[in-house]
Amino acid sequence: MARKIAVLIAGPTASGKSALALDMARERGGIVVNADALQVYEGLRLVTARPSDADLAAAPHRLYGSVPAAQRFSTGDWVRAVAGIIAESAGVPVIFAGGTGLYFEALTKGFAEVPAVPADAVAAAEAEIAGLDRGARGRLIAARDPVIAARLKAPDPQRVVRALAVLNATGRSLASFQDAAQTPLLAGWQVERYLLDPGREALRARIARRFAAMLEQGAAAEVAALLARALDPSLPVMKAIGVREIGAFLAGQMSEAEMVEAAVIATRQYAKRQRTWFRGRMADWPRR
RNA sequence: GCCCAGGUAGCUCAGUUGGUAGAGCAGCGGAUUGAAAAUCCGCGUGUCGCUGGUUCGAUUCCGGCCCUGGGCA
Repeated sequence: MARKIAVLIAGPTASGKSALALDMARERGGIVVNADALQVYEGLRLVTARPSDADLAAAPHRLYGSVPAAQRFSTGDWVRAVAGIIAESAGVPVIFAGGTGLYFEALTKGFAEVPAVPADAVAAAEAEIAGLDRGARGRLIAARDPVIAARLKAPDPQRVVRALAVLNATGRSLASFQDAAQTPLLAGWQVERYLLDPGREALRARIARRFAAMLEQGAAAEVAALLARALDPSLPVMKAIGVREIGAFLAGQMSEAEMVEAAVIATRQYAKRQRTWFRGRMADWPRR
């Protein structure tokens, strides 16, 4: 039986993951699988720093720009998609590249299997917490789902909605699903891990340089095209860093300099959150 | 040169009827199991422009000086 080999390349934004993944894929005849939440969507190739057409042609790539922008592609969707990909890729090295810590957690530790929650259950949960402040939200979730409430460090709206929605849809606590045994996606695979981290200062410079390059290549036009589609602003694509900033610039609410400043700051803050995850949850990954 | 308004945290500003000061943003740290590029939590000592004076005590009141806007010449 062929050996199943996976290479995981994680790192903060602008750390050079995609380039390394491509090199490895070419060297070893592997396929590259996206482990980045926003790069799965079609429509924002530049802003989202997706590989170029030339890169895509140089080695097989999966889950890059393959999901319509109008769709919500959850972590669970990604996990299922990856399960399908790796099931048919046992012959070649599968190289995962991305910056979404939660996805790597699913690969190496597993992810809870929770039944799909219908949209109306989510809407009902959102209605329940509408207008509630932090304290009231805390009391509500403590009353409805004490187990989850105890796990939440703070009753943040997104997690409270999720817990309530699962409760509404299944009649069970989200905790009961999370507590069930979870199988890592890569169970049984030989896994090589790489954590890229150029360091805070170097990252700072790379982020600024990369955003300038994005603009030169036409990021503003790309965002303009996305905005022209008048999609639901709550969609994940609309949350991509750069969309709000470039949108404000196009609308005349920000100068170009302000837009660049704001986008670079937002990217830096994102990189900081990623590094916090890696420090806390992937401390044993070899750095390079 | 004269007049007016300012000079307080990295930035934009608030405030102290005299007892050495606090917001937002930025920054730093943290959390993170179907929105994760999301969402959320925590962290505020800084010659209060400089220098004299009054005062037990001045960032606050008074004088002078410097700097930045604006106005008049």
